[in-house]
Amino acid sequence: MRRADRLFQIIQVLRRHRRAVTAAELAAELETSPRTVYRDIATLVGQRVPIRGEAGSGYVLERGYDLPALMLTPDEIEAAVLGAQWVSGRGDPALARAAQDLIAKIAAAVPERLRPYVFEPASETPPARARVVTDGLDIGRLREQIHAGRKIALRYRDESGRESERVVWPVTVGYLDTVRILVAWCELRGDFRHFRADRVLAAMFLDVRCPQRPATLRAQWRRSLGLRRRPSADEADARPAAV
DNA sequence: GCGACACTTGTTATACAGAT
DNA sequence: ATCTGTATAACAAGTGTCGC
Repeated sequence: MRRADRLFQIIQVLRRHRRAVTAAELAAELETSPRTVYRDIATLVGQRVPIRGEAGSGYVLERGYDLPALMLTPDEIEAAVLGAQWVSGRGDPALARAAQDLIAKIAAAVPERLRPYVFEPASETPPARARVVTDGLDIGRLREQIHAGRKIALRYRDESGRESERVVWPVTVGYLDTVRILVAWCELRGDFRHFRADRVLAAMFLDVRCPQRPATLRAQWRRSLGLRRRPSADEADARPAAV
């Protein structure tokens, strides 16, 4: 991570927590050493960022260090927070953290009178009906692979216990209530297939480009479903995960 | 490509402050 | 008194940039 990115991240982490955050916690989250965090904090304070450090407790970002006011309606705020709540509870670790950062950013950016819509919204996502299952592959890395338009070699066990190995062209990741679905073009089947991430036994992220651009592949997948737009969660859920 | 230089980062050690 | 955590310094190593 570049130093400039880390300085920004420190502000984000302090903004996300409404309590004091220790240098060790910051270091763990930013994957650096506490010493580097001390230096970064000193740099930020030197740039007049109002960070208060207290021996024995940690660092706190003073209230009032806000981004410029964001022009959002109460409904827009609730919509964004509702979505971020869902992702925070069901997304992969990187997306979950990003969702928490997003809520913190919205809270910092909107005027004071609109903050209750962030911290005390009238709508909430229900807790997951069952424990979110563990994925068999790194979803963050998978999303990078999709953006890069590169292939993945999978070892997969289907619902009847049959194992197979195949190379796929990842299209998108579907986030259902407790599982995540990899949608991909399967070279073995010559068609689009849905793979439950928790049934992936092993995944190799290949440095081989897919013949189709990610956007083209996504459009073909939607056409294959008979959709001319992004499918709703219910529609995606109703599709068989047969492989 | 190579060396000099500046900058960044990590490690270690020590001092100090607040909480228990 | 002890523990936890911040503050600071010294040093070494890694990395990027620049001029030759």
